[in-house]
Amino acid sequence: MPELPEVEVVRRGLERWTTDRTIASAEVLHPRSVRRHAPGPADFAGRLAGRTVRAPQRRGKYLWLPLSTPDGAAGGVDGADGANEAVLAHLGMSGQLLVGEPDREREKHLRVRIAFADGGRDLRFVDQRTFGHLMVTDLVPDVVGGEKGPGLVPEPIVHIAADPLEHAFDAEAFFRALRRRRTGIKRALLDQSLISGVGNIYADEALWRARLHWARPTDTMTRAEAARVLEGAQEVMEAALAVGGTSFDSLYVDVNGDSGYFERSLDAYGRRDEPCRRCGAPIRRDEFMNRSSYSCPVCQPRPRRAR
DNA sequence: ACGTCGACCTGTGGGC
DNA sequence: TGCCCACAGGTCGACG
Repeated sequence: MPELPEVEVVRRGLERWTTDRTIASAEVLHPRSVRRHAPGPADFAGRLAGRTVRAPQRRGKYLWLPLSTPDGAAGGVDGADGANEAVLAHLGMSGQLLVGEPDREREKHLRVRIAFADGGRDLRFVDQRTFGHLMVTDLVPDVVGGEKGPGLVPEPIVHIAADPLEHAFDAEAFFRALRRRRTGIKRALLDQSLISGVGNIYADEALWRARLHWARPTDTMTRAEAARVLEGAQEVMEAALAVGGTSFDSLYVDVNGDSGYFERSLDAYGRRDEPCRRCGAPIRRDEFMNRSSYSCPVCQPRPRRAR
């Protein structure tokens, strides 16, 4: 499941169910799901066996499980238990990480299964469209978050910006980056190297809250406008998180397979022709970046100069 | 440094 | 019932 709140719901579930458990074996049922693990599926499975999973971390839409140092290996960069490798996961459009009794039926789109040495609940990566992926990768010092960041991040995501719910997020740096870009605000919000975790739903929701049109050029935005967008994003994602995220169908679920119910609280996304909750005007739908954008034609007037 | 487009996949729902 | 189309929460690389 896609955006930050849904991924954080999954992270919390993993924190409860897999932390400090030792992997017995991993089984890759579809090679495409580990396509970004360059050494291949056998190497992926081989690296997991015998490793202990530490507390899951997240940045934007990525989450990762740090791994204990393999038996017989030298300690990692931060000492005794290493944690210099991790399983990195991105759920893509339809990925799920599910925890449950090992003898339950296999899901139709089960791609990777991880069994634990204690014989308890297993961890399954289920992904209908296979846009998501898992890989084992090195952890490297975080250049984005600095002192306030998570310390170590998976190497493949060093280019991913901090997300607006982490302490390391620098609002002033975000504002300066916006002013340097010659693009529209929604494009900027969806650019994970500028701000991470925001996808199509929460971009529309943040802009509705900020009363800004998606094509508003960023190079003339004021500090106050940027702050409104940022606060909009933070507030809407916190609110979604509090009720388990947004799910339109059973594709977006937590590790136990339960859906969140933020859908009913959406103000813009998916509300074409329904009345704006602020002014009553019918919400419009535009095509933008080969996808849909929803906004209020009155509260969010199109700028004269649009991007 | 930008934007656009297609590719990567499977499934659902609507119109005919 | 089938068939075809539009659409779906994301990211990446090629090409201007």
